[in-house]
Amino acid sequence: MKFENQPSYSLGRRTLSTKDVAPGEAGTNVTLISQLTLGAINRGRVLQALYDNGPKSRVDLARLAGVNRTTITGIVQPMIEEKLLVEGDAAPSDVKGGKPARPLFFNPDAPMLGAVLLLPGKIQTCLVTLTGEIKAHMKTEFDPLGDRDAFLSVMRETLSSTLSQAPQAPFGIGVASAGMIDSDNGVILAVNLAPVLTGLPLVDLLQEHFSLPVVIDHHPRALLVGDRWFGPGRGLQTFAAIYTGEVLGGAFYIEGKVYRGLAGSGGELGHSVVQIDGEACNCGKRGCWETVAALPWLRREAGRLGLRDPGNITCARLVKEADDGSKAADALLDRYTRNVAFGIVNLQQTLSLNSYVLHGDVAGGGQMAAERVRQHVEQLVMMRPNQEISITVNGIGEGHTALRGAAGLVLSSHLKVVI
Amino acid sequence: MKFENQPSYSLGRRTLSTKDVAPGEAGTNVTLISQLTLGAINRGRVLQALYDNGPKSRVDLARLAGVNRTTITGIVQPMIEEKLLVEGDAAPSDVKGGKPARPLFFNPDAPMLGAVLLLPGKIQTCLVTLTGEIKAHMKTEFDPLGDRDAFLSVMRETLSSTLSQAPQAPFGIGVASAGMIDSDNGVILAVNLAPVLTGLPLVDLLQEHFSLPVVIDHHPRALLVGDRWFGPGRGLQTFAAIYTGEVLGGAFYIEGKVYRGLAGSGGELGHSVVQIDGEACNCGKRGCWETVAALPWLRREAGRLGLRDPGNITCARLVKEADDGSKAADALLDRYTRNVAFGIVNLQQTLSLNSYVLHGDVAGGGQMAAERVRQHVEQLVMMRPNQEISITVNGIGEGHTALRGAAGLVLSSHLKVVI
DNA sequence: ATAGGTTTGTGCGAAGTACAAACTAACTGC
DNA sequence: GCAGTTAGTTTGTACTTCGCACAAACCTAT
Repeated sequence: MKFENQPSYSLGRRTLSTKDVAPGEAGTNVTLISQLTLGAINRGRVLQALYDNGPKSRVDLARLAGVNRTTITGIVQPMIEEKLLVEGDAAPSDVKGGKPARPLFFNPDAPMLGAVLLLPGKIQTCLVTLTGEIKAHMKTEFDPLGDRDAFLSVMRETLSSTLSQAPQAPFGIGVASAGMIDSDNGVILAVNLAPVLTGLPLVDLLQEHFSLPVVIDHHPRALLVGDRWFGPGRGLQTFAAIYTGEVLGGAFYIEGKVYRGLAGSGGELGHSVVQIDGEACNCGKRGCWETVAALPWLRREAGRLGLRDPGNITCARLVKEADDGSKAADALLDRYTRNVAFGIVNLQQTLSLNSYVLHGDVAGGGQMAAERVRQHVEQLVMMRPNQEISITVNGIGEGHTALRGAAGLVLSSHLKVVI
Repeated sequence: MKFENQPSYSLGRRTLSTKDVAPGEAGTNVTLISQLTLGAINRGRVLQALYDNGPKSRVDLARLAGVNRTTITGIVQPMIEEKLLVEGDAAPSDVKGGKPARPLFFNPDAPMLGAVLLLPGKIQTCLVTLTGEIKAHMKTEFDPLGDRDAFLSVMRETLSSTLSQAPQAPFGIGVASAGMIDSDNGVILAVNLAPVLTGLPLVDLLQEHFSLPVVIDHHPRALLVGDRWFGPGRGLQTFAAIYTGEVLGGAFYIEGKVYRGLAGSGGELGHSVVQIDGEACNCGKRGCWETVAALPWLRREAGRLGLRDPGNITCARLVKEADDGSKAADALLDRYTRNVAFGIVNLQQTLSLNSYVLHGDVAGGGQMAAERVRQHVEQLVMMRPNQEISITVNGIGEGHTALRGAAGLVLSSHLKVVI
């Protein structure tokens, strides 16, 4: 399946010369900003301001970006003509007189984004509109220990069937995958619980098959982008997303950009050490954060304490049982959230981000669990005057945040929209 | 002491309107790049390319920056006229024919930078040329428990006497200080070992007294900038500087920029936790990295093991004694470097920087100690294919790196030169 | 000595971008 | 109907980078 009528990947840029990428891709350490890249950057930033603040008039955008109204008009007009943005109805303004403002926002009928969420044994695909809506959601399964060709066949079929529901060619495809990902080269390096994926150059394979731009990143980073786009991280310039479950991971949004270490390897927090010579971890080392703050630890401790059905214990159940008066559940919840807090403490001491969004098991415990984590963090971190640490959850929607994030990756990587 | 003939703070920008800062300082989250800021940014990047690569011709700079030769000429010419840069003698080129290239570099006679290093009880001041040379170096002492006015008087006098040796007004003054610093507001929040400095708004005080731009940052960040400018971090786009001694600290250079957390609080690594419920730390918590990888730990363990003069043990001595055949010293060195490694491992898992420069006590142990640390890190971290972790030392010069770094802070903050 | 080739560096005009001032459009209140 | 206010557009200006043509300065071959 190939798309013929591909949209320009420039989201509103009028011309697209081959030379355009040359300055940035010169392969050196220092690059100057040319006149062309300047325009692309500013166009991206206007779009980001729209994402951050919702529908806004030209004047509001000018105020938000600190530039002249005429500049915004110049940037926005071609995007309206390309049907990327639409002008809403004149909103009744709160001021007395004057011409009413026409809010601008993304056109729901603009090309969509393809999104894939790849977890051990499970594939989810969908289309995401530029307004953040999820369409044509599909779920399939694959054998994590099986044959690579079988996996690829399932993958292609599912994605193809989802993408074919788009009225026009999507801007691109974003993939969020569990495991260790080389996002620079588009390769899945290793997924402990799904060996079939090891070493898979998924980006090249999908790019070839669908003739669309494809990006991949690891699961926590997609959650981060999902949070940033239409979740609790919306509008924030600096925050972290933390995933807890069978494994632990994290990703950071720093000074308006998604942080990727070299070859996209930052954020593998699960194997940072919080207990020198502590318990053995899956990774072969000892005392990793994952050994004390992930579900296997929780199950083991629940069993040791004689809690009901320890093999299926979750933070959500723990909160409920503690709420119902179980002292044992309450005590375990306290230890669990404290252990989770240590990882956040180390992040806070290192990067001082101040805002954290929890996903996965702890997020299932809701704001109650988040508040417990926050209290432990405040006790364990070196606080500064006037500093406040915010911890929220974004656990609802069963993969929706990750799928939105995967879609958002396309915007940020291929379309120069900073999300 | 006030300077009258202040240089333009723009390093080669020709006009400086008041409106110039307005767009950037609009106080919002998204800002567009204007035509004026574009020029400033590109000028700064050309200078960075010069720092990174040493004297280079216009053609070389154009190649390095991926831009047209004429662009470089346009940027560089005003700087030569302002006597910021100088054209060197035509160097014999390695190619056969052609007009010989004229290398450009910083004018040694351009205005210098004032630098201050503030450690508990000790003040160092100097002037730093744009070519990284240290001049008019002075050292004085103050009572860390004494009177604030007494400290300020010593401070002013020392700095005044250093600055007066400059033939023309310096570009500004950079201060590197131990302790917890709010670099955004220019305030020393707390220095455990020098309470007299607590809450001191040093930037405002010095700015008022000397009528020069002043910046402050914490000690590890100055080391980082010093490394980046004329040390082992030169030309790197991503690396960390780690300081070990009585306390532990670190700072990061990420994707071409010095990383500062909110209010400049990132990098307080000493109090990240590597041993949940471990030994008590000065900060009131338990199991901080500082409790197992700083000098107090080393002294205590040396005493426990019966090593000679444990109160004055250093990594340097440990290396020497291990080299001379002491099994006990060798074993302790191994544990010490392993404990240091844990902090680097956590950093690597989190940010994946791959390059680390050690300062302070461990750096005193030379490349030998660094290699031990590196080996431990490689054993403790989750390595990726083709990944290499580099650990170097920059321990020589007794404060010179920090002083250079303090000077470099001025370049990067007030002159928009990205170092 | 001279001609041809090569590389470095400099004017000049073109194209692209943001900004400022003046203008039109649309609404409120008297 | 008119003044006042806010939103958005038109027009001209300033600034920046780029491509082309050209001069300057060197080497090599004849």
